[in-house]
Amino acid sequence: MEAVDSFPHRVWQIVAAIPAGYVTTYGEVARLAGSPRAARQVGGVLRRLPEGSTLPWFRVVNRHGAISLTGPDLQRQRQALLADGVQVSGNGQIDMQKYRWRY
DNA sequence: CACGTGACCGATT
DNA sequence: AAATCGGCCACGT
Repeated sequence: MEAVDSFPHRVWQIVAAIPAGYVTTYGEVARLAGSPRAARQVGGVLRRLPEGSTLPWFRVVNRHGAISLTGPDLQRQRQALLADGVQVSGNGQIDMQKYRWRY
């Protein structure tokens, strides 16, 4: 069994705590998880989520406030955020001043 | 054990 | 302001 304090587990806990209507960054999740330089790994964990996961992975974007996914995946994340009440431009840009989650 | 990889980031052009 | 360059570190192979 996987230890409850493994990196993926911590990432899941943190992402689960992001309230609807807000977003945060990979780097911020990494810091809260205790590995400030492991932002890439946060992306890696979210990429490997099981198919029907309820985790709000779409509330995590890059430091520019842009969606890092490309093509159809970008649009999928954009739609999820719009449904969440977050304004997202066609190319996946979000106003962080307005929507950034303050822990 | 030694690479290669990547939903990233900060500093530096 | 935008692109480039190293560095980072958890995971596969």
